[in-house]
Amino acid sequence: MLMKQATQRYTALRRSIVEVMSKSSTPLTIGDLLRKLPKVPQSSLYRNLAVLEQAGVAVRVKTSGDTGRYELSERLAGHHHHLVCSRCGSMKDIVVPSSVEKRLDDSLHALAKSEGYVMQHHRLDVVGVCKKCR
Amino acid sequence: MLMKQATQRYTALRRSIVEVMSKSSTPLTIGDLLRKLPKVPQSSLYRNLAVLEQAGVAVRVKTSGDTGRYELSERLAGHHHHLVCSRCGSMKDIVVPSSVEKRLDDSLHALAKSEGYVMQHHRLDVVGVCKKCR
DNA sequence: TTCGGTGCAAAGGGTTTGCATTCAC
DNA sequence: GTGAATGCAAACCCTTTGCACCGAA
Repeated sequence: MLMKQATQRYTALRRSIVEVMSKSSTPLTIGDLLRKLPKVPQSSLYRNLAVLEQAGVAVRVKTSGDTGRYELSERLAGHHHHLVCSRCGSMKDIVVPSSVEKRLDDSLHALAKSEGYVMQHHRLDVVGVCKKCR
Repeated sequence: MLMKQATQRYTALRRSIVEVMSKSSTPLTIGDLLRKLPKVPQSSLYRNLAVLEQAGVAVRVKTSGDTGRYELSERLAGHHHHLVCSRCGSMKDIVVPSSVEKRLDDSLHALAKSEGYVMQHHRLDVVGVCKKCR
């Protein structure tokens, strides 16, 4: 599968990282991952996340300024976006109606082309205030 | 104006930071800013960017993992999004047709509400490959 | 005179790396 | 057996902070 073609090994640790991510409905911070994977040294976590990212298995989510967040790539988790609380920084996956997605995507493709870019994909974050923070 | 109501001074340095940002059609990295503002110590730049951000004048853009990027807030620069090159990381401002924006925004408002969030705004990045990187 | 702003240098904190050891193929 | 993976600790790098001095109201 994905790991094979990247000439990397799918070790027990990598397997467990993927498993933890697949059970979460939100991108996880390094802290979250360390908490859910006791006894894993930070360096191993970072290194393996980098490997998983290169292999196209995981993605680093850029929305939170402070610490890194990771989730499974869309190839594995499906296309989705994030709802982000501007107060506490918590995130939640959301799926936008495909009709809206399509129209947006068409529009963005054209825009990118007119600027001399070849579009690959889009990222969308919805920023708001969650229930707890109100 | 914005600085006044934040009980902060609109000093020469702050003025020049804002001026540099207003002349750019892309968010600027700390490095960019230091280059365009010679002799300004990093610490002063960082401190002033923080002040400008608090005052609602500038915004820290989250898309690049490595170093911070800043641009004028939408209140000053207008609503727009970013075209990002996945190879070199360069960014460019883009404006999406308002009809598409509206439909998207309506849809996102509803989605956020159904998840228990009060939506504030959305962020959208178009990721692709720029002319130079192809 | 007072309080914010500035500069320099040092401290912080998340992330990365060097190196010797262990493990998977 | 060989090259990748792992752990620990040290190094990195961007960013923040302490502190003394300067400047505007």
